[in-house]
Parts: sequence; C-alpha cells; structure tokens
Amino acid sequence: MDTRRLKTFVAVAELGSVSKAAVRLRIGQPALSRQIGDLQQELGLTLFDHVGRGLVLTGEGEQLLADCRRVLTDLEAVRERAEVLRGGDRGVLKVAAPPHTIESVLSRFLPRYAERFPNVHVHLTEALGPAQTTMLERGEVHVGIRLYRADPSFESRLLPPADALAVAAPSLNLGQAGVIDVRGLAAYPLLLLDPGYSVRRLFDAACRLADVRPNVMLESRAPHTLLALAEIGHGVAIIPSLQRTDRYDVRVARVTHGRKPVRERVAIQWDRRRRLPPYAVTFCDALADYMHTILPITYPTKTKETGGRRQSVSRSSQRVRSF
Amino acid sequence: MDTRRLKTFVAVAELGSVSKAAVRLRIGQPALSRQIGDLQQELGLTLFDHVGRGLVLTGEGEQLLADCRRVLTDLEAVRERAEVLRGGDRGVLKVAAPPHTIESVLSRFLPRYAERFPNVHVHLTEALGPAQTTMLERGEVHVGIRLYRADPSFESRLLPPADALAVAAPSLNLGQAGVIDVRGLAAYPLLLLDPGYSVRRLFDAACRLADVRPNVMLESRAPHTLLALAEIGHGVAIIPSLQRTDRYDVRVARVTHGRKPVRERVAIQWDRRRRLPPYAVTFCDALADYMHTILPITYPTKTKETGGRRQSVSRSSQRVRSF
DNA sequence: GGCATTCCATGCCGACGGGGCATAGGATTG
DNA sequence: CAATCCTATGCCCCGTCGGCATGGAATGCC
Repeated sequence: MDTRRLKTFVAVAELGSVSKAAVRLRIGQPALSRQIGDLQQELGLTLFDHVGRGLVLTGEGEQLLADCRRVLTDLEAVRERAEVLRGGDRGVLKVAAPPHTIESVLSRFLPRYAERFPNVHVHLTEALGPAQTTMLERGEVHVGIRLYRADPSFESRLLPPADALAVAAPSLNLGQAGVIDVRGLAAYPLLLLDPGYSVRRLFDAACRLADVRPNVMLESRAPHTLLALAEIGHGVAIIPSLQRTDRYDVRVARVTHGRKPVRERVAIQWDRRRRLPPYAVTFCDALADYMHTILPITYPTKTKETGGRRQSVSRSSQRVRSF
Repeated sequence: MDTRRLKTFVAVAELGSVSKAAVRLRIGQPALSRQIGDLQQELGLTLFDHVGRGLVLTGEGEQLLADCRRVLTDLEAVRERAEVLRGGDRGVLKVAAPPHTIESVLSRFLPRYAERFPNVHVHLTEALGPAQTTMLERGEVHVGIRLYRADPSFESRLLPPADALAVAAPSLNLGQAGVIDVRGLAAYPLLLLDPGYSVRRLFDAACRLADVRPNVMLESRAPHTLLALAEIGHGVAIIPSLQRTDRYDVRVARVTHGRKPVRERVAIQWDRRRRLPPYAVTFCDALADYMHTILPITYPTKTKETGGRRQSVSRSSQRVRSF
C-alpha cells in the first residue's frame, strides 16, 4: 500500500473527481485513475461509485478515508520531526530576488512560511540575476531567485517556469484564448521592461526569431508603470507571469511564438561551494511547493513543451547515496 | 517517504543490523543498505552510527523511530479495516492438502490463523494433487495446496518451494554441508514415498537425469513409516522438506543434482471460474506469509535458481486494473 | 600478527511500476 | 443530436528498486 495511492485516494475523495485531484496533485488524470484502480484492487474493495460523471465514495471508502488520513498526517509528523532535528526550523536566511518576484510571489509566500517556521528570519535583498551571482559568491545571501542557468559552480532547483505575458486594457480585446503570438503584437505600441529583466531579453529574442520589429513605446524598470499605462489603453505591456496584475483592470494573454509559449525557466540558486543550511533547503522546498500551488495549472499541457520530464522533487539524486 | 523505507528503518533499528533485517524482510542486504541510505538522504539526517560492524541508532534516529512505527501501525490499521469491510474475516473455508502438508505446515499455521480470524472456520480435506483438481472443479473445496502447475483453468499463488530431503540416522553421516547429490544416494537403500507424492516423482526424474538406478528398499504412503525406519538406520528416506522431522533423531540433507537442489514449486491453487471469497484470499496471504517466515531462509541464494524473479506479492497483476 | 569471517557499501544490470500522451467510452447539457 | 466534460485504457518510456558480485572495514581466532 503505497502512500502515494493513499494521497491520491484522499484527494479524489475530497474533491469528488479524478481530474480535479489530478490538478491538485499535479500529475496526469490517467495516472490517478490508475492509482485508484490499483488501490481498489489491492484492498479488494470498491471505494468509489460512478454517479453522473463524477465519483462518490462508497460506504467502505468513507470508512477507510479516516484511517488513510491518519496515515498521511502521521507521515507528515515524521517529516516535521525530521525537519526539526535537522535544524531546519530556525536561523537567519538571506534571500535575493528581483523586485517583481518579491512583490508577486514572496509577498504572499513569506507570511505563510513564517507561520510554519516562526524561527526562521528571512532577510530579503532586491537584486536582478547578475547582481545575485556576485552576492552568492560573496556569501552575502544564501539563495537567489532568478532565470535558470546551467552553471557548474551553482546548484539550482527549478521553480515553475514564467511565461511572458501581454497585458492590455480589456477594450483592446487582446488574444482570443488567453494566448497571442509575437507577430500579433507587432501592431501594438509596446510597454517593455528594462533589459536587465530576463523576460525582456527573452521577448527580444522571440521577436528576432519571429522576424518582428517591436514597436517600443516605453522602457521602464518599474512593472507597475507599465501596468498602469496598459490599463488606460496606452499600449501593451510585456511582463513576466509572476507579476501581479490583480490590482489592475486589464486583460492578460500569454505570448507565444509558433504555438509554444515564450517561457523562461526560473530557479532558486546557490553557490555550490557553500553548504546550504538545513532551513534554507526547507525554504526552497516550501517555496517550490507554494509556487506550484498558486501558478496556473499547465496540465493538460496543450502547449507542448519540448520534451522534458517532470521534475523529480525529493528524490535521492541518482544513487549518490552514501552514509 | 516510501513506507517501504520506513519498514526497513524500523526493522534495522530493532535488529541493530542490516543483514538481520534483510533476513526478516526477505530481501537482499544491499537493497536494505540502500534504503537506509536513501532515507537518511531524504530526511537529511544520520539515523545510524557505525559501531564495530553493526549499526546503532543515533539520537535523531531514536526520536524518529516512534513516529515511524506509528505510521506503520496506522497503515496496518487501514489494511485490517479493509479486510473487515471486504468480509475477509468470516466464513467457512474449505482447504485441501496432502497429509504431510497438513501435519507439518497447517497444524502449526491454523492455530495462529484462528487467532487472527476467529470467525473463519477452516475445513480441511486430505487429498493429493489429482484428487484436489477434481474437488476444486466440483467446488468441494475453495483452495488446494499442491505442486505448482501452469494450468489455464486454475489460478495459483506460489508458496515457498519444497526441496527433496534425504533423511538418515546420524550415524550414517549423510551429506557434508547439509547437501547430498543424487549420485551419492545410489549406494544407500532408499525409503521412498508412493508415486502419488510429487516429491517421489521429482526424485525419480532426478535419478533418471543423473542416470542413477535407485535402490528402493521400501515404498510407503506414510512419511512417518519412512522416518521411523530411517531413524533406526534401515535406509535413507526421501521426503519433501515440508515434512516435520523434529520428532525423530535423524540427520537431514537437501538432495541436489548438479549443484542445484531437487526442488518443486508448491502453490495454493483454485478454480479460476469460481470467485474466491474474500476470506480465502486473506487465507492465502496469511499462509504464504507464514510459510516464508518459518522456512529456512534461502538468502543468499547460493543455489542458483534458473532465473525467476521473486514473486510479486500483492501487486496489481500486470495492469489488469479495472474498476 | 596474519588469516578467516562477518558485515556494510557500491557498481552494474534487468525488470517492474508508474507516469505521460492519445484516445475511446459514457454521461450530461444545450 | 452535437458539444462537452469526465473517466478508463492502450502504448511507451524512464526511473526506481532489487538481485548479484565484489570491495573494504572491523572483528575474532589461532
């Protein structure tokens, strides 16, 4: 009886639907469907009845649910105790991140994090990628959130990717299905970020590839400036999807190029030579988890990525298991 | 955090040794060693210290142990509740088995089984293989214990294999390392079972292959007759390893042929057309488990079997997972 | 003190499980 | 009856796990 199956069972039972559970657990619906089937076969019981196009617990399922939950909470207890023993619950953690990431992600993540780890004091530093690199090397911060690079002297952990978003006043009616091609943007006056922002460079690259000459109306270091202008119809702002737009009355669309979203890989990185304190590892875990939960679910991946398997999250890295 | 790792952790902690735990869990020592390593990496903690050539829990390990046990007992609770819901805990179960199996295995298994399942009434029938087939087809018994056959109309579950044993008075000093080759038996007067016993036919086949003409002194349907005669030095008895010999003052050796043990695959079988009641499934599980625990550990398998992977014990059979 | 023994770790390999993708089958809604 | 939404399943690939063989360290024995 694998705990994964139990997690699945609980999720499906709570949401009353395999596909909803698939979204929550961030794996495909078929996999879940099978897990439920496997579990039922393993237990020799029917846990769900098909009613309409959903599933509801049978009496047996209902009874097992509580027990299963207990197992999962106990398992969580093990994990937490390990965390405490590891010293993962107290210390000063120094984090560098670009301003828009701080505003959008960290501002909402940190309170939640502080609740679980009241004794970890997070110290934030505003810095774009290159500045982070220096700080990491100097040991001025533990980790930095930035565009992913494969640099042998930095260890990194991938976070959910950030898409380039086109933002405009609703009246412009930009992008049909929440998607707009780079070529489709050529017509509009564009509100772009400073080239220090990786999304800007990414967008420029996409334009070159698409052979589009963007009509740059304004270049700014402040995303909010762009958003405010976009809101009143003064052009289309291009921002990273991590940027919050909920305070503005705008319409957003993901920028694509040849059906593929213009996307950058975001990572949390640290200097390989410095050993990351346990609470920093925990922080990375928690952040990655949080971002996955809040970001728009990309499944089913209509936008075919170029291969690439899901990231194995807490797996002993390729049999480098010594003790 | 896989429950398998937790099981391993608890076992190793209790026994203070990876290899002992390997015997208990019936998997190889390297696998366990790795599981411990993986778990430690996953938790980011050192659970064991190396002291001498054994392992002892660290303080952290000590603290986690209790939590891990809780998870496992809760998991067991899930399994048990499922069993009850399945109706796996009450009914009348009819079992057919050869006399020596009843005497050796079932006589000790049934009390233990009855303790856990007081409401399952086991009804025993003495029958050798062919007779069982008839009874199974007629529905006179639910399951039969016998030599494994690949018959499409019968479902079966493998039990630990039975070796042919050569039994003689200690004075004969038979078999050096608890093993004797078929050729080495040619010299002795043999006490054989009736050909109705599969071990007899197996032994005959081994003799033919080894080009040995056995010197048959007596042929009997009663293993105890053979044992009694063997005890007083009147020949060497050939019996299945399931036969109890502990009441006799004899020396036993496994019969081999070309380094390989003369071995038969034992299984518990049932008619595929009849659905096995839940408590019968449970019975099969419990029996297989019991036999594994009592039978001489065959690991490390010095006696190379002809390929053949371990039996997957409660796994959804090859993706035939519908619900 | 050297040799045999015992126990743990690790490289290698094969097989099974589980996940993704594509798609069929069913039910519901308009 | 078509469109839509949801679940089930065939196919395929990759990661994981277990077995086997072996290395290496510590211990015991003579």
